[in-house]
Amino acid sequence: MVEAVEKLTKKSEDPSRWYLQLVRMAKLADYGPVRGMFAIRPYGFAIWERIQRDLDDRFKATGHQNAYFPLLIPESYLKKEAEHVEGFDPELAWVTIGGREKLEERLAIRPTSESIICDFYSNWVQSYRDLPLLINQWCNVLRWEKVTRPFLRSSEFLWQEGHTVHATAEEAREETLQMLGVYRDCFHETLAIPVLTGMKSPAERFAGAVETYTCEGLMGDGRALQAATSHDLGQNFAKAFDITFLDEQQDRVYAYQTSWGFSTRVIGGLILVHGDDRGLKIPPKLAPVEAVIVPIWRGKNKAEVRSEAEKLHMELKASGLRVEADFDEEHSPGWKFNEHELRGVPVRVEIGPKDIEKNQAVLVRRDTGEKEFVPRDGLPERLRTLLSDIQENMMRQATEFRDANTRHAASYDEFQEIIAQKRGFVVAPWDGTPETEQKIKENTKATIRLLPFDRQEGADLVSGKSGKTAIFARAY
RNA sequence: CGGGACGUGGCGCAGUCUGGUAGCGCACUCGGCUGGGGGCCGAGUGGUCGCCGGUUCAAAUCCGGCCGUCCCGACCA
Repeated sequence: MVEAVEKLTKKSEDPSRWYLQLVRMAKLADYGPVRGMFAIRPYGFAIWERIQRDLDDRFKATGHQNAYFPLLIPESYLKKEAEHVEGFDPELAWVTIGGREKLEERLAIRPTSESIICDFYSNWVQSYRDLPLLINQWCNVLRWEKVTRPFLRSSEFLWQEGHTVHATAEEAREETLQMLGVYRDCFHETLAIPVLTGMKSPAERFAGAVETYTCEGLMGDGRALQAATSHDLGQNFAKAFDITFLDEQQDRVYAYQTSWGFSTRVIGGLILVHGDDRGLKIPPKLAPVEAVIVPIWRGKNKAEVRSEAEKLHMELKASGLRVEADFDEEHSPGWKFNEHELRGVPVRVEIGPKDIEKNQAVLVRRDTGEKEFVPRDGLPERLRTLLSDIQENMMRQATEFRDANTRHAASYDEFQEIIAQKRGFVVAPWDGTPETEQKIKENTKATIRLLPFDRQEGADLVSGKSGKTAIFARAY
C-alpha cells in the first residue's frame, strides 16, 4: 500500500480545499495564466453540454429561438440605462485599442447583453405583430472579479441569456415566471438540486430590472447559491433604448421586456450539493456517462473477459444507455473503481471470470455504494431502473438536507445563533426596509436570498415592525 | 481592495534560517510479472527553483519590486 497517492481532502475537513482538489482531480477544469480564467476540460464541458441540451430543449418547447449577439459593447450604449451601468461599472473590462489604432470610443466586453441586444431590438420591433419576440443566446461573458474560484466565480463564464419583448406588462411578468419555472424544473428533474424560488429584495435585484426572481440552492456547507435568475425588466430598457411599437389601436407605445440567465456556476453548485469524500456524484440524467464497465481479468482469461465485456458494452449501448467501458490495461480494478467514483459515474458494472461463469454482472451504485449481482439477461432493464432510483434518491437526499437546514427563527438572538453555528436557510419576517436588511447583513453576513411567493405576516426580528416572510442565508 | 500564508519537473512536497550549482513520492516512458477496492520489480524522461532587478567569486537560498495562488473580510451569476 503506497500512501503517497494524491488523496482527496475530506469534504468536512476543509470544504474549500476539497472543492478545488476535486475540480482538478476529476479533470473538470484547470487554471490558466490569467486570474479567474479557467479551461473547462472535456469532462467538465460534457456536463455543461448535457445541461445545455436539457435547458435548450425546454426553451424550444416554450417557443424560444437561439441567436447570437456581438461580444463588444460601445460605452455609450451601456450608459443608456443608468442603473444598469452603475451596477456593472466596477466589473467591466475594456477594449481601447484596435489593431494599432487607439479607439475613439472604448468598447466593453459584455458582462451581460441587455444593452447591445436592446439596440437591435429597437429596430426589430415595429409592430404588435412582431411580438412577442422570444430569443435566447448561449455565449460567454466577462466580469472582472476580485476573488475567483473555478465554476463558482470566474471572470469569464459561459451561460445562456434569454431576452424577450412583449406587448404588455402582464405578458412580460408571465414570461419571467414561466422561465423561472423552467429553471426550477431543470434543477429538480435533471440536476437533482432542490431550489427555493421567489423574489429578490430590491437591494439584491438585477441592475435595471423592475423585479428579479431567483432559484436558490443550499450547498453542503450550509451556504446558499443563487443558481439562476429571471428578470422582469418592465419598460426600463425599452425607454432607454427606444423599443416601441404600434399597437392594435395604432398608438406608439413602449414594449415590456424580460431577461433570464443560467451559467456554468451551476456546475460548482452540482459539486457542492452532491459531492462527497470519494469525489463527484452526478445524477444519472445529467451524467455524460451513466455507467462504466470495469472488466476484471487475470492473465490467462484476459481475452475471454475482454470479449464478454465488449459484448456487454454493445448490448447496453444498443439499449440506449450512455455506457463507457474501461479497457485500460495499466491500472488495477481497484484503481479504476476509485477513479470512476471520483468522476461521479452513477453506476459501475463489473464483469469478471466468476460472473461469466454464473452468467451475471455486478452493479455498484455511486450514491449508496450498494452492490448487487444481476443476471445478464435482464441487465439493461435493471440498470435502467437502478439509474432512475439513483436519480430519485439523490434528489430525496438533497431535499432532506435542505429541509433539515431550513429553520425558523423566533428571535434575533436565535437568528444570529443559527447563522453562526448551523448556517442553512433561516425563515423570518422582514419589515421590507433596506435598513433592517443592511443591519442583518452587517451583523451576521446573511443576506435575504429570496421572498417566497407564499408569505406569512409576522414581526420583524430587528425592528419589531410588522413584516412578511423572507428567507435568509449566507451566500456564495 | 484590506489582513495572513504560500509560489521549487504535470501533482504533492523537502531544501531557504546557516549562499557552494537541485532532491523525494506520485504521475509519465520502456520491459517483465500482475489484476474482484488506488499492485510489484528493474531501467529511464522531464526543472533557466513565479517574473524582473540588486548584493556576492558564487543566489532556489539574502535584499527590493512586480505577478500569481490559497485562507479570512468588503463587492458580485
